[in-house]
Amino acid sequence: MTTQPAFRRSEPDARRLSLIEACARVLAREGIAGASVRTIAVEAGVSAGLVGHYFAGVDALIAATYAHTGARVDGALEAAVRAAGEDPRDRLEAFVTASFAASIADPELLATWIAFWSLVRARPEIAALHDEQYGGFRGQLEKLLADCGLPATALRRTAIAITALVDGLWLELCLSPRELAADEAAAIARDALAALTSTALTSTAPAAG
Amino acid sequence: MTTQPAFRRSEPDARRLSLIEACARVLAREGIAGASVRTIAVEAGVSAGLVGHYFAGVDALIAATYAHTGARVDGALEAAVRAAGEDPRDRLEAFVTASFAASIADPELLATWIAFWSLVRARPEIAALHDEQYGGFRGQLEKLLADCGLPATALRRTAIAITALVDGLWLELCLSPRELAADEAAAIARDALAALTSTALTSTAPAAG
DNA sequence: AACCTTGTTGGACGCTCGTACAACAAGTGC
DNA sequence: GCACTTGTTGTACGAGCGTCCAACAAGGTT
Repeated sequence: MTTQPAFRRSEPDARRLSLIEACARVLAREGIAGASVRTIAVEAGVSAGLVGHYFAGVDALIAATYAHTGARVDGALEAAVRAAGEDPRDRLEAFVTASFAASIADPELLATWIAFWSLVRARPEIAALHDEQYGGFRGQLEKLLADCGLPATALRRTAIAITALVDGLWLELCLSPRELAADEAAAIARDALAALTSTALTSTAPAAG
Repeated sequence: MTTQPAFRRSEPDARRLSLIEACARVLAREGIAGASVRTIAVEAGVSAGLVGHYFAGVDALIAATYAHTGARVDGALEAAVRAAGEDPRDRLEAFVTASFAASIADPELLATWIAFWSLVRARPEIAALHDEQYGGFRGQLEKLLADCGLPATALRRTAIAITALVDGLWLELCLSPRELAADEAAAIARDALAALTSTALTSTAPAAG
């Protein structure tokens, strides 16, 4: 009888990825409170010590998970815009609508997102990642809005409003999935996008005035 | 030499409140991760054991803090609406604008809010509080929108959109206070409110269609 | 002044946490 | 089939966690 191996070696990158994905699942299921080295290791089916072998600490693993999740969302949104064709209006709508596609508006993914948010204030390195992620999102949105012919003075505020709308819908989608479904959220976002872009958000004088 | 008292007794309600406020400060400063019985007790200037004397456990204290914070926000918004007078439009705008008054748009208060959000998925009792809080907010908003003459079919979606907008702006206000200031957020919310209520959010067929 | 109620303390309990590290073994090159 | 590299395990450690509870003392009552 051949004894079967006690464990299997993995390509470093593959193991890293499996740890990141396990971390995301734990964050989604139990929130920050449950995201301990041991819990994540069990979720990934490895020993606790291995986490320390791949990441400097729990914080580094969580940061890597944040970066990975952000990149995944970015990729999906970019692909949606690319697939939308040439019309600026279509591209903008595709960007916003794709935010509620099944792969992104998944409560599990959104739960990891909320977990990250809850870390921003306490962990400067997570805060830096957030600024980068949010800035990229808003930047892309501003570009799409500019292509639609919005005046430059309205770009920043409109982009902030739309981003806030998407974030808020994500939040509710994740916290009360029974009250709000992804397809309804997408419909709301589409209508609100139309309303927000038909009237430039500069009617009221800036705060400085 | 008279030895000064080792501690001072407090009215039960006052002590409860001081623990709740200490809990809110800790949540704001360190997030969920730092919200331990001992940390909160130190913040309140009492011994760790006293927390167990007033609350069944940490979860109960956090839930009480959530309820207290929510009531505080509700009270401020209601007062703002009352002070706005009779005109439905003014009342609606007051409701939304007050969400960004200094006492509410305080990053510390918003940080406790985010901490609560991060608990909703894992703790059913927090989830129940959230549903109650969010439902109340949206219900009040729907009433104000109805008074402004919005068609009944648009009430739900418009209220959801505005709530999402406010939540999203709160989020960004808290996570990146340097990028977005409270007064600019208020201006954005005011403009977006005008845009969202001038075009009824029913142009697109409901998701069911 | 003696007494009672109860808010409050401080320490003990068993547990889980993050981290470090020596020992082990899977896969590879020779 | 041997040696070597290194991914992986298991354990040990100190610190911090939530909870419990006997003892203490502050403040009001008699």
